[in-house]
Amino acid sequence: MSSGALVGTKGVPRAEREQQIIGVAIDEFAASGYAGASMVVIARQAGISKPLIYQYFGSKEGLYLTCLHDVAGGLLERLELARLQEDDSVASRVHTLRAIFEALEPQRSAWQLLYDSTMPTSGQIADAALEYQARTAALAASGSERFLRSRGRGDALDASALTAVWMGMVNSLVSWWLAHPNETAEDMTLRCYRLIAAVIG
Amino acid sequence: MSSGALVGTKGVPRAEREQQIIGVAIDEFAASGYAGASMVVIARQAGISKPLIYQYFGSKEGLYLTCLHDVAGGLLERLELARLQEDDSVASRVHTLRAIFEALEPQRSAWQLLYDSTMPTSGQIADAALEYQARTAALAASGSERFLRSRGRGDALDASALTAVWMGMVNSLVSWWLAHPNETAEDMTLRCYRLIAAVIG
DNA sequence: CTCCGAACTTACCCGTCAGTTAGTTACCCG
DNA sequence: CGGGTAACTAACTGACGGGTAAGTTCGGAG
Repeated sequence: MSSGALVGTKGVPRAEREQQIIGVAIDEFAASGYAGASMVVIARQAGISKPLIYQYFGSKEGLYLTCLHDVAGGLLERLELARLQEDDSVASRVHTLRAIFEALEPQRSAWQLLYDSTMPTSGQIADAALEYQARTAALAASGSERFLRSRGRGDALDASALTAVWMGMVNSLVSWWLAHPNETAEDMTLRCYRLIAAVIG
Repeated sequence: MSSGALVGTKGVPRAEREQQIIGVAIDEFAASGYAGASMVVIARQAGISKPLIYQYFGSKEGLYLTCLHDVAGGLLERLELARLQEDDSVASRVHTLRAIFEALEPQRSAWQLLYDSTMPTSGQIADAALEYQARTAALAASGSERFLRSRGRGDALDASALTAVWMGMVNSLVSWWLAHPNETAEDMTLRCYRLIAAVIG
């Protein structure tokens, strides 16, 4: 009783299919947030059916978690390397920005996963996200404190606020980049360099 | 057959009840976003039942729209006034920040409604939100262009990116303020003044 | 040729949430 | 006192989304 539509196997190996699903899911989670994303939409966009995702990733949470680690792992590695190039100057911040732009080049929307406000507030996702956020925040905070101390201003709340502002700026730059897909990572880095020069010059 | 619980009227006049619902709804929409907010939660938090909200505001969209106009009206008015105090300097940006902090003092969370990414992308809400966003973005953009021109840098994309960064910074500052409820609007204004001085000094 | 397991699907269950219906309670005006 | 009206609610409906059960197709091993 073979139906017209191709039903059953398409013969794609699991590892390959998983990577494909992850790619689609990152885009969808980035676009709609964890809560807003629909598993059947992800499945449709990957050209497969919903239960296959559940077979491979267990749950919506499991899929998101995989995407999150996929995204955050490489990014944090690069950020920690970039920190070594920074000094007390504002201009040296461009090293961190370059690291982010380069890490995000293959899939820019991935950035949104790290700061998705519709994530669950408890459970594995929250734990993982909080850890990644803590690590990035610690990097940013140490930079802010160093900067303010070198200017003779040591107020802790000021440093906290400056950290928040810096992270918000990075966020805006990535969002702007998403809206301007023709810009390369190098373009963005140079643009940031120019803008920093204009503001502090 | 009076049941134990008080059912039916509580005698609160409509106008007063509406204001109370709006206050609760702004907090809830700010905390969970348009899509994530639940009408029954809003009702429960206001101490009334869901159908009353529908009787007064028609729909979730209607309620959100009312909240949005409530929030954005006063804010934009102040922003347009604050612009008149600005000049080419970075430091003068603090006037805009002060205007925002003061406008938000009665209900800080209100800010989140303006940039809620879970809003519908079409219909009355989208129209209204896009108009408010366009007006604020236009204010920010004119400031960025003026600033860059005064520094002899006229690139349009640079100005667009700087506008995005500025709006992201404002966003971060308000978010940081939300997380630090003991700070007054005046505290925040002074803090911003110090930070600007540290960065450009 | 037969059987097993990996890849994949259709059709369903169940909870949640926006929105509705059909009222009940209490005040006010005659 | 009687009836109209404003304030308010319990209980329902329909749609949608996460998650599952049960079954189909196909390549390859014995």
